[in-house]
Amino acid sequence: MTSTKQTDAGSATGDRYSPAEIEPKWQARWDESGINKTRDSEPGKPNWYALSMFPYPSGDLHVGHWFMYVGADVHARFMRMQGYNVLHPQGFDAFGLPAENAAIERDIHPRDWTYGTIENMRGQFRLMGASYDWDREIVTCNPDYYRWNQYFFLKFFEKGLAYRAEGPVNWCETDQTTLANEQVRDGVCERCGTPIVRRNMTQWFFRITDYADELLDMSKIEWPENIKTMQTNWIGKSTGVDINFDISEYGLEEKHITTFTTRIDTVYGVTFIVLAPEHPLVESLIQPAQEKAVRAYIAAAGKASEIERTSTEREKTGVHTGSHALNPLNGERVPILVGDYVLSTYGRGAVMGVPAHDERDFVFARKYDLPVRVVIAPRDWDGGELKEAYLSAGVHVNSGEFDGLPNREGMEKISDKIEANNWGSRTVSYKMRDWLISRQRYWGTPIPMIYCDHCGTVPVPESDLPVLLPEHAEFKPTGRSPLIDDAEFVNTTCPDCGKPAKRETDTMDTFMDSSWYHLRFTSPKNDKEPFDPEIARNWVPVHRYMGGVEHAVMHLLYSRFFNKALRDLGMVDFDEPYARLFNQGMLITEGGKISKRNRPMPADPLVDRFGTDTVRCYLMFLGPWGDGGVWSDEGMNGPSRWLNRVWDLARRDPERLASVTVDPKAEEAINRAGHIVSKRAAEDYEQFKFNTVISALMEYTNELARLWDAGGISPPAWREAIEKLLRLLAPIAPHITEELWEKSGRDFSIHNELLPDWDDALTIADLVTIVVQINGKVRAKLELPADSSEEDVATAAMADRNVQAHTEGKQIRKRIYVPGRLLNLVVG
RNA sequence: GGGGAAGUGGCGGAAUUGGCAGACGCGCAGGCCUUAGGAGCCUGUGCCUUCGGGCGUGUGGGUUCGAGUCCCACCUUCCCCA
Repeated sequence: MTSTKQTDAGSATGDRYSPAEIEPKWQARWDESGINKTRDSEPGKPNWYALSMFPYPSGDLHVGHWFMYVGADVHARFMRMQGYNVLHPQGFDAFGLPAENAAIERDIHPRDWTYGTIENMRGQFRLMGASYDWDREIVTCNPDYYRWNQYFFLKFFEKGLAYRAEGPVNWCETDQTTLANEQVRDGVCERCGTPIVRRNMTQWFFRITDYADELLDMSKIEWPENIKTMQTNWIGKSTGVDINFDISEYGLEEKHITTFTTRIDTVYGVTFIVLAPEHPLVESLIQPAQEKAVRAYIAAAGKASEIERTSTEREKTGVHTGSHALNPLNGERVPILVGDYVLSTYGRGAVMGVPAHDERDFVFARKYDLPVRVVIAPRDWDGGELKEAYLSAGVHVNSGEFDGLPNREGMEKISDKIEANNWGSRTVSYKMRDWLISRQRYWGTPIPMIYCDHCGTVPVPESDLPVLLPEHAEFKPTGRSPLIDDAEFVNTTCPDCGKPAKRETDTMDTFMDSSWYHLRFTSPKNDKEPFDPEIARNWVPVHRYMGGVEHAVMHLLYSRFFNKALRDLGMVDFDEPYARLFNQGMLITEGGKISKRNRPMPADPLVDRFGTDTVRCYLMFLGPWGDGGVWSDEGMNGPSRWLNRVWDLARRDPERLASVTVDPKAEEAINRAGHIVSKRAAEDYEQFKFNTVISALMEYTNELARLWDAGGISPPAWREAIEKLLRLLAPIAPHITEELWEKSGRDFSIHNELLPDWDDALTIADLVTIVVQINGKVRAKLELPADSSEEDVATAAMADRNVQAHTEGKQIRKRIYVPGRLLNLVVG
């Protein structure tokens, strides 16, 4: 028997694995051949839309991007090799703030900056070897894309889904502008450091709240439970009662304050009312003696963020207005306070204070010495003072005619009484607010609206779209949108009456762009409509959407809303945009996140040193894709060595085996190994466990190397084994497998092949190791046929010296047998 | 504050879902080879040990013949929030 060492094979063919040569070669070849082009349909192949969230063109693709996009590409390639017609597009989410900041800092036009970074990133994407169909690329800042944002906006406006209203914004006094939330760091403007204040401005909104209940229904999507829970919590539906407290004694236009509560059963326990500082009635209810204190309080409250204000750790503060309101149930006159733990944006911006039965109200009442009245008696209550708010169920006390009722029943009876007397009504409240679309920024889609002194707010006619961003804008560090000062842009004529009018200068939130880009990818060059509905229905709902968990409640909720709005406009006939969602984890370094600002680690140098396939393997080997990974510089050696070994094995000349006598046992072993690895790899690919796909393939290569050295294998069996290895590895390492596929004399391309099939019967070993335990401790391991009976195993076990030693003179009280696995003897 | 995820060797992680803990890889140690390399090959590597074995999956309890896996309480870390 000859033992053929790998060095022999290497010198025989004289080649080495050289990623720097083969990777650019195949990337060019794939481009030329159009292998990544996706047709709208292919006979005999079901469509599969594998979409990854497109990137913001921030300048460089860092390894964090690679981690995400390689995983998505592996999935797309896997599905192709499972026989699907796969759509795997890529584009750029190209509008947004960083371009504008770059314009201010470096005196470069946002457009030039953006197209520059896109050009750079296209090259880096190419380096990644991803199987994108670049003919379908989308760049959202192109007028041929954003014109459709405007088109949708007009449709939403017609349908009453877009409206203009006052809403709170972050305002920087120094820069005289609103700031996006991401521009506010620790309560100050990130550019000039001025503390930001909240103020109300007239802005455009989409009525996402109209769809709140439908958005809560997630029966038509297969998404991770945590994401669904996050959306549910975000929407924050609560059912309760709006109840009016009378303030007619002040002779105002408003005769009452409406509060929303989910605990109307506690209404007899109301001892005060708290208004949010922004509540419209605050101004008229301030009594002269309190004026100074209240105004100071409101000014201070404007500086706190909502997260701070609703924190349970923060001290609850408030101030008396000096006014009072009447509780309609018991006619009691209770004081009205202003407190910033009440938000204007939730419920009615006013709450009834029930210290006995609400934690926050309890703390608040203690601090301001307001009475605490128990109206739901705790079990075994002695009538004394409460040490903390009592939140559980109980029986009504101090509640007039409802005394003695269980509070659950009281809740309904009291609600009935309130409705019967017109004091209020049962209602549903949501935490989610309407989607604020307006941004006071240049680098975004202009909102296609015109303000005319005669005709009011007039939509730009569809035939006039797109409303183009002006070419020459001035970018100065004033913070004001350059559009406001662009007379040529702002001044226009009214489409209705033809008189001079002014354009809206707000641009759209960039979540608008990402709400429908998946539709655009299905017919990206359509210049008649945003997408072809007939083609779109063959791809959407997206079969598998992949991206980060950070979009759980923003992008993913907006897209769902958008889809439902389009459905109601008759533009699509399905209810959801993304059927299945998978969240890849985050790649971190020991220092923290790789993406974002702190540590962008470019992939290019790694590719230079190790090659794309090695970087791809390394990233996918770090751990389960869904869990993210921790980057370390040293781990790259593993996959690098492994791919070299793969190269070596695949380059061995099988004819060298021909002189060896074929051993049926060896043939069976190599065949079995092929079936086992095919099963393991396919199952793990399916579940995005790319790390264990790789470890299975590593074990397989180790096994092949052993089998080669042991000899007894026929050349055809070896060829088949290598072919399986290449096909199974192709989704992760597309270049090396393509090269080796060609070198072994097969037709272009391995990426048009299917993954190897397997026979379950051949994945089960016929000899198994059975563990023998005595009282749960391992005392022997037996090699026995897989189909051994319990008696066979017990007999074999008792023949073992160590087992005898541990059972000697003891009685076997119990015997547990797990077929093919374990025998546990309980002795005593 | 609210919501979510997770704790296994020096490190990343694996474990057929209640059945041999540590697969695979990194790192480290020893050896081999020589085109002296960031290359390749072989061997070893959880901890303790009187070499019989004992102990080990964040901590403390519990269920079970048997727990990384299930139950209860606690501790810690990470991620997200118009």
